[in-house]
Amino acid sequence: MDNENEAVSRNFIEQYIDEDLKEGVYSSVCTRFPPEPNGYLHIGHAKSIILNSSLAEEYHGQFNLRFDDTNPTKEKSEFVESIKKDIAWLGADWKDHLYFASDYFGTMYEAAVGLIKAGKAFVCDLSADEIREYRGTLTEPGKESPYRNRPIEESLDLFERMKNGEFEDGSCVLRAKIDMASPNINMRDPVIYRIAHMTHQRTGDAWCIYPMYDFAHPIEDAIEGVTHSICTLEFEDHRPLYDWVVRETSKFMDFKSRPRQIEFAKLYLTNVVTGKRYIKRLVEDGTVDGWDDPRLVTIAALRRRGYTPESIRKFVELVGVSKANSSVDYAMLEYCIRDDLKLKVPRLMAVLDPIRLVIDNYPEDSIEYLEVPNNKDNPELGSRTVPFGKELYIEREDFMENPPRKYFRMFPGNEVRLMNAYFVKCTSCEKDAEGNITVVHCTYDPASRGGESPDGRKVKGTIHWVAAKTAKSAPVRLYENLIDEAKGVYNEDGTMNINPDSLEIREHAVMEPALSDAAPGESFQFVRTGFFSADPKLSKEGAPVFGRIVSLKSSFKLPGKK
RNA sequence: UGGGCUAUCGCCAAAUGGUAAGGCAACGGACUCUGACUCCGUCAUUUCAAGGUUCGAAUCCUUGUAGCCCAGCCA
Repeated sequence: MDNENEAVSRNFIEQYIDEDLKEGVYSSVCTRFPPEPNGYLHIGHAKSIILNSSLAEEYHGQFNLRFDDTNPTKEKSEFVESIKKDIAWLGADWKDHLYFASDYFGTMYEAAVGLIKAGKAFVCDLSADEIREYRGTLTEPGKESPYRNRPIEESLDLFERMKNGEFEDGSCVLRAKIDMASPNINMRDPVIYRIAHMTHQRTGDAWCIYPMYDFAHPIEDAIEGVTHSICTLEFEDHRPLYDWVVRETSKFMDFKSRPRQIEFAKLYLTNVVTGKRYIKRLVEDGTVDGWDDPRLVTIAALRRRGYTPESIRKFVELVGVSKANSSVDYAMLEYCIRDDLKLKVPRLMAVLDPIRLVIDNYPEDSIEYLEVPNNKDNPELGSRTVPFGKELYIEREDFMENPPRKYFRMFPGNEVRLMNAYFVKCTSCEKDAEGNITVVHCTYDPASRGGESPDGRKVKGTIHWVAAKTAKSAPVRLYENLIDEAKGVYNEDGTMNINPDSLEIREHAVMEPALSDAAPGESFQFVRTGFFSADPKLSKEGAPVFGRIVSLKSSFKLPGKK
């Protein structure tokens, strides 16, 4: 059953876990994904979610979803729902292990008191500026706070009064007593509790002091019995502090586990804005329509655009896990969705940039119906009926009056196949005053119905088409990467370096009737133009609007086309 | 310039002292009722650099170089 996996090497995190299990450090595995509810999840989070949840699955362990809501000034409950939705959509199952850091405020307070009693923490009256000065610099050690050695009883009293709301924001903090001379700045008596008179979205006004990440996180993990706390590289320097908090508080607290932190490299995509901060800015300044603007790489955007959870899981799997900072080529993501959809969805005909094709020898007014397979590589998808007539639309780029070498679509004198229909021979074209092609003329071979000629003659090209009389018209949106990062995300004047072609709308696209009852979110392959899905947000009224998920690869580039 | 981390093909990424996997991209070719898909083939005598140890080094040692992270009462 696991034959396939036998050849696959284990990533470094799995190796750590294997060792821990072997050495009996832990008897089972528990991982967690701990988002702060301050925005939408993006593709980078997907890596962490899938990594954590699949590790739990692999080791028959537990996967927790925990909202790290320890800073009420930045968080909103509206993000909680979107985050849950996105994680569930990705297929990560937290079962009944949904937690909130804010539920542990009592325990954290207790742990803080314990630390003070143990002489490992103290209330500091220095201002934020003073604390910064006392902290020293990267190259110089810091100096100790004058409050560092105040009596334990005094700190205990002060801390309780902090909790009781007797002090204003910023007037004092609780600090861990570690080492002001440590070369690791995180160990220089870090602040572990601050005062914030602010209504918390879950605990209301019950608290006016809130724990800092470095103190809260290890305790949250320990309370839940997390064994492997997997986070990103920037927390590497925090690990000694994480370990310190676990060690010191475990002396008097009864935690489920002594968790360990393991760091891995974040996912970056080439030419794309990842990073909540940047995405947030694009949303807030109106550059995009919202968190789910399909040009973004938020989970919501990818879903709306038609990416499947399977494709994203596949992507994360292909990308791998390591500690090297890297930027994955966007082509890898595109490959994953193409690969996932190609056998899953019907292949239908739509013409994005139509011109008329008239079959001069085809009977006037007659419409015939052709039975065609939905996906010839996957018969399970069945077949459908497509109307055909004298007047059709074909893609503007499928006709050239003066074709370059190796062009084997339509040009005067050439015979091609109308997909699933007939062989047609191009005879002439009409142009308007400016010389633009308006109509292409051809004749058909009635014997080639269905797309094969009885005399066995071959054609080099097959083009897609839509019968004009029954054609449905629906706008089509072509999305591209939002940012051209060739010059960096920001220009010198601080504006975003947006790709001007990131959204192109083809208002006059026409398609076969089958597409008119596309359900929102339903995906299709449009022959030769790519994978599209009916945009759930724009399809509600009347005709659906299709957005391109990803284009197909094309090895013939028209000369002069960008 | 203090500390931490990283460096293997254009892009990800294996290899755990035994003679450089795999995927994406690219490029050939075959096939084709989508110039797609599929299939076949090509793509690192060399692992940031220079020395050293060893029968043998991407892996160990030395010295460099480059990149990322850290001086929030953010996470």
